[in-house]
Formats: sequence, C-alpha cells, structure tokens
Amino acid sequence: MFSIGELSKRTKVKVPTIRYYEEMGLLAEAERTSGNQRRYDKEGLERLSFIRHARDLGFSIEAILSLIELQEHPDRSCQAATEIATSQLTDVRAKIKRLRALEKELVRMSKGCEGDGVAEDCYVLASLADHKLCRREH
Amino acid sequence: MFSIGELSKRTKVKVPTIRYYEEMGLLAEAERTSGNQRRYDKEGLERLSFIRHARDLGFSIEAILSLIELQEHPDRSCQAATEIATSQLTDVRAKIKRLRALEKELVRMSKGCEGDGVAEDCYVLASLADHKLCRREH
DNA sequence: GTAATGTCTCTAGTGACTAGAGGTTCAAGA
DNA sequence: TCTTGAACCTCTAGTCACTAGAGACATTAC
Repeated sequence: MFSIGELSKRTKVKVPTIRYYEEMGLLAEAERTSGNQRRYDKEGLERLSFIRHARDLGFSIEAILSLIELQEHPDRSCQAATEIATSQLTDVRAKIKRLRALEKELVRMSKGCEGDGVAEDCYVLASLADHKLCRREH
Repeated sequence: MFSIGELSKRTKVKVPTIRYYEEMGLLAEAERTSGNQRRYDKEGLERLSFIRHARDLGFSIEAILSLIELQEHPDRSCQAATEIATSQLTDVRAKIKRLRALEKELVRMSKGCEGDGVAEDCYVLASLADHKLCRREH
C-alpha cells in the first residue's frame, strides 16, 4: 500500500489530478488510513496507468469512463471499445488536416514578411486584416 | 451603422462572442443607441474580421491583443508581429507531430481488434492497459 | 398598437485540470 | 518520546475561449 504521492511518482500523474480523477469516477474511491489519507495498491496503479495512457492518446474523460465500464465487464462485446478508438482516430485525423492548412498559411504569412519593416507594411498584419490574401481556406 | 446581430451575420462570429471580445478589450467599446444597444460601422466590421481570422489561425486572445496594439501604431517595427506568427507556426508544427504519433498508435490499436470479440480479449483495451504494447512513444 | 424578434446585463457552465489557503497526518531523526 | 518538516486533507477559485439561460428592455414590421 502506498500514498498518493508515491502513486503520483510512479504514474507521472500529478497529485491533484489523481484526486480529480477520483472525483470524476475514473478511479474507485481509495482506501484511507485512520488519519484519512488515501492508500493505493497494485490495482489502483494499473487503473491509473490505463487512464493516463488513454488521456495521452487524447481520449476524453467521458470516453475513458466508457472504456473502464467495459473493462469491468469482460464478457461484453468489445465493439464499443473499437468504436471509441475509431472515433478518436477520426477526430485526430480531422485535427491534423486542419493544422496542416494552418501551417501552410502561417508559413506563407511569415515568409511574406522579413520582420524588418514597420507595422504599416507588415505582411503578417495585412494577411490577418484581409482574408482574401489567403491562398486557401482554413 | 448596424446592430450586433447584423455584425454577427456578416462576420460569422456569434453575438455573445462579440460581446466577449469587447469585454476582453479586443474590440473597442461600441457606440450605443438611446436604448443602449450596440451599433457598429465599417471599422468595427474590419476589426472583428481581423480578430476572427486570427482566431481561425489559432492565435490566442493575448496574441491578438498584441497584434492589434501593433496595428494601431503603424510606425512601430513589425518584428513583434512576425515573432508572434512564427511562434504560432512552431506551436502548430508541434501539435501536428504529436497528432501524427497518436494517429499511428490508434491505427495500430484499431487494426489489432475487429470489434467482434468480447472485452476480455479486446486489443484496444489491452493496449490501453499496457503501454509496453505500444510501438512508439506518444 | 401590438406582436415578434432582437438586444441588454448578469450569472453560471464547459473540459481537464491547476493553484492556493488553512488545517491535519505521517515518517524520520534527535 | 518528541519534534520538525514534508506530505496530505478539503474546499474554493482560477484557467481559456467561449456558450447557455434568465429576466428585462428595445426595435421593427405590420
């Protein structure tokens, strides 16, 4: 059994974040010492690692709740889990696409201006003021 | 002179968002009718278009405040504007990189599981439970 | 004149934390 | 055993960029 600080060190999840996850129902309520401090065991560690991993991959707390629910009923179909992962993938791909468009536009803006003139002639500012100067939608 | 609703229609920025921008100091306080409703002119429209465009490109409100400050002093060096744009570009590129890694991992996870088994054998869940199954860092 | 639509301010909520205050508990050393 | 200091507790409020809703007032079209 170890403390919340120890759990934090092992999982690299900050202490307040662990408490927050407990409050959100991602982590079961921890056992307590007689002095009311949380104590964790291997199971708690595994659960938190799972959560941290999923968060790192961009899953929302809500999605993780569903995944945990599923984990706790190993007899259920895993279709839901696959759907959640696929939807996350779709999300990620949409974000990449959008960021690529932004990247191109920002490159164009930055290249247009050396940063050595005055604001009046700045291509960055001009581009922002007039969307028509953009080459593509973003 | 037109109303906030009209401005909203023309810029595609929602009415409460316009009021929010005013509160944040991005937009000058609008003139008012005798009945206390906001009225805008061409200048307000241009300013809001600028803001919207910058937000679309992912600039933070704070960054936009700096850009506007610069716009209002056309004699100043535009170095700051170029720096803001470049830093934004760096940000965007970092995000893309990270999302690409996530994409790969999610593809691998989804491919590993057909979604036709039970949760106990689900590769998605197994991957989340054990980071060691991952091919790369993310 | 009336009815419908638009606008006003204000407060509170979103997601996923993070920071801080003020108090209690624990573990290690003397 | 006592003391010190780090770690822990709960609670509230703040972050960012909005968004939603209540209840009241203004404007516009007929």
